[in-house]
Amino acid sequence: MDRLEDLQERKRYDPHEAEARVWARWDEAGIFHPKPEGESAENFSIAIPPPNVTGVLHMGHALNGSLQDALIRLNRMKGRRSKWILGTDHAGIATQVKVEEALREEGLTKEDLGRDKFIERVWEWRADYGGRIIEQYKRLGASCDYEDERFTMDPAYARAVMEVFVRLHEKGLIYRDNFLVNWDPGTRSAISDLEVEQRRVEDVMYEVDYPLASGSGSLTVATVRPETMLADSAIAVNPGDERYTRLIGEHAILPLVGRRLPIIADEHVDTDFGTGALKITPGHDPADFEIGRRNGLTEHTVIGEDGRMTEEAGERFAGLPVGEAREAVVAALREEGALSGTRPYVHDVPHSHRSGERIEPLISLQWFMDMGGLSEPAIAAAKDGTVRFHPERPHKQVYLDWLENIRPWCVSRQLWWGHRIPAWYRGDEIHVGTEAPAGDGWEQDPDVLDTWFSSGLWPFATLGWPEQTPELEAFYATDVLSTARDIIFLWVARMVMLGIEFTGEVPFTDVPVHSTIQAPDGRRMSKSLGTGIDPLDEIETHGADALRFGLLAMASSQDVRYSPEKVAQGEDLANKLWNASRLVLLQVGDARPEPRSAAPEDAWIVSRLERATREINADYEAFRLSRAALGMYEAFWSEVCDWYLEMAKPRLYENDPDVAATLLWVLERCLLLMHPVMPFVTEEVWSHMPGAEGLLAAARWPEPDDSLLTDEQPVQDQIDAITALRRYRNEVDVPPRVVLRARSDLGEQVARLARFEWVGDPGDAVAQVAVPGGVVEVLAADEIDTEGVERRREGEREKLRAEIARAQKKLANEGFVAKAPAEVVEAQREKLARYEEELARLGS
RNA sequence: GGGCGCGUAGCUCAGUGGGAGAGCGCUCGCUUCACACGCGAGAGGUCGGUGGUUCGAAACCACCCGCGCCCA
Repeated sequence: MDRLEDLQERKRYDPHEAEARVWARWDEAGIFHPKPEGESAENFSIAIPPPNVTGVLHMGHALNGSLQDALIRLNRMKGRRSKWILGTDHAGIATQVKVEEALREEGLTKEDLGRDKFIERVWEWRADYGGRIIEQYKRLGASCDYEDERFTMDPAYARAVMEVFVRLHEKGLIYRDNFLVNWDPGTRSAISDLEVEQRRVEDVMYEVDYPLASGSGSLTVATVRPETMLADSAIAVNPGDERYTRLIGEHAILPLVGRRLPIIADEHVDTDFGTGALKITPGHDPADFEIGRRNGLTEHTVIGEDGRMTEEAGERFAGLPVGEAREAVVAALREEGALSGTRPYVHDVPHSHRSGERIEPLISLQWFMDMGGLSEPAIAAAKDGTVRFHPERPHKQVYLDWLENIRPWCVSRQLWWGHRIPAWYRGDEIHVGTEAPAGDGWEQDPDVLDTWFSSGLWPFATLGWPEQTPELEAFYATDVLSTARDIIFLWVARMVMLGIEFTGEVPFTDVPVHSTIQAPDGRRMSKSLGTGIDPLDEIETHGADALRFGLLAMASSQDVRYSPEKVAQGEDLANKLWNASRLVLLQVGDARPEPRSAAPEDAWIVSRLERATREINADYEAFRLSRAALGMYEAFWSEVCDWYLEMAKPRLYENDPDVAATLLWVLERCLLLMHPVMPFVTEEVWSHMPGAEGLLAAARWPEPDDSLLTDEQPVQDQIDAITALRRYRNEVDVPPRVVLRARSDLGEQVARLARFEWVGDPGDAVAQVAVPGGVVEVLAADEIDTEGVERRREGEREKLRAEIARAQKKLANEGFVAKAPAEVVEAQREKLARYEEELARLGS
């Protein structure tokens, strides 16, 4: 038979060969594309956090993909219509930068092409390269709905984005304003707070004397940005700072410029910072901007969007890049004798996450989204458990803290690639709407929306919203959003806010937050550091199942270092499963799986696997996927392979029908349990089962069945006896080929696996080996190293005495006997009795 | 400055109140008819430190030391 010959030949599992074939079968079956059939608890959906269309699969994707796929496959096997919503986001800045780079090689700029032609080029680029990451998810085995792929720039998706913008504008939650933004000189665009990262920088703190207008002395201020003093509007001191109270209401003269600056009082001034007198530059510093708006100060702007000094900086400095302007200002201050001191100063400075350049805070006319009103339902949803984080601590609190201190979101970007803001201007008129206004002379806003604005709609815009599509009815709200910690604000919080606002429902109920995988040396995994490990390389060399198992096994809740050993463990597991399956399938003929109890070990393994199934269920329900993966490993390797297969072999080779049926049931149960984590090898084995039909991916996950549970102790005692006897053999240096003789009533199973032979009369017992419920008396044999015997005997006694002493001490403690639960005390008593008996039998 | 997390075997990590665990590595023995990506046995840990709560603490509390992250 083909099926069996194939098994016979393949002594090692080759993932590379099998995975392509298995994928093709899944693809052909179309089981990853569920038809929407109305709203029902039988629907299960996950929206993938959309990868960046320019991206390639990295370890974070691979881990999150493995997690989501395990959940999707589990639920699909539980019979639910399971949809994993797939797609990419348009990654405004990243994509635009890539295409601009390509243009530069042709000696062109985007301005040379013009906006429309440039956008065409971006779409072409996307057609050529945008599908890469999707193909990579397939290599991982991710069972996404590939027939229904979404892109945030799809026309339908874009309509949803416009709709949201317009509705929020109508509610007054989106508005246009002059406001201090994070200006990224690298990309020449405003960016949001969340795209800014703090970096430690060694700077210089300058102390500058500002003469008082009254002529009676001067005030010294400290600053790391002397070039911004040209835009100073005031000097602020803390109202409680006695050094300066008499000066409040006076004026100082701005050096180099000569402007009169009011000396004002503001609670936010830190009396310990610098000299306690703070120069206030509302146009170029976020804290100063706040103080300026509170006190009605003038907002001067001396730095432009090009990163150079403006006309307002004065002709001496205008046109200089900021860095040079700083040196020029310091030189000028020195000439004037206004510089009273400098010292090194290390501090955190905002940088663009996009370009890496230092953020230039600038006042700019931008579109903002007021998040305050939207945040309240999102806060309530987490507080009342409508949205649950796993693990809850600390992520729930991080989410709440951010939402409770939320600030307006700058949503406009000075880019060409993205959703163009649906606002039109004609003179002083502004029109916001999904369509251009009628009439001539209207110009659409040139800016586009932050990419995250559109990804915030992902869980419902992918399903067709605002249309009431069958997909939306069936699969929204989604069930799970799986993500890394650093994306809680960018995605989770915004999706919850926008989901509630536009659908009246939270977009998902469970948010598993997974580890960040670091490089094996503990550094960040990053391409630029050279610390990245490419998941595709790992799949190529070890197999997708191995990588999936490894990632799930290593990823508990905290951040972890990438562990190649865990991937190797997964690879070994796949091979072990393949070979255990060969042993069973080559021997059982056309038997059908059925859990029988013809022998004690049959009932034992059935019960063990039933218990393992329950534990794995509980782990999945609590989103402890690491434990689920390791639990399945343990059940299969340490119980099925190490014990049951060995116990079952004699009957298997005798073609015993009971053991054949039970073995098939055991194998089937293992395949089911392992499939969500290791889909390829399990599917491959499944296809070799006798009478195999259909796909394992579409098979049913086992329901709990109490009738399978039995008392496991008798077989556990056998196992403990075998282990004790093997230990004895090793300690007295008896090689495996020698069968030792001994007197015992432990039965043939124990004798065979421990390589002993039971005889009636002990004759000259050379040793006693303590086993559960008795002692095995071993006969003398030439191979027994007598020195080892004595060493072993004494070691054994030593251990027993220690355990006895320990139990006696506990039981002698009145507090323990009086206060500990009765069963705990009883267990101690039993333990003491057992060990005392064993010690007695060994002869003290 | 505020907040959070981590410190358990040589390495990477599980273990949320009752006899210290896994994988890898190491030692010894096995080509035993599924698998040497294997089988059997073993060595290895003052559970960061100090104090407290408790009959009982790796686990709970306080403080300290060390490492890391987030927010301002």
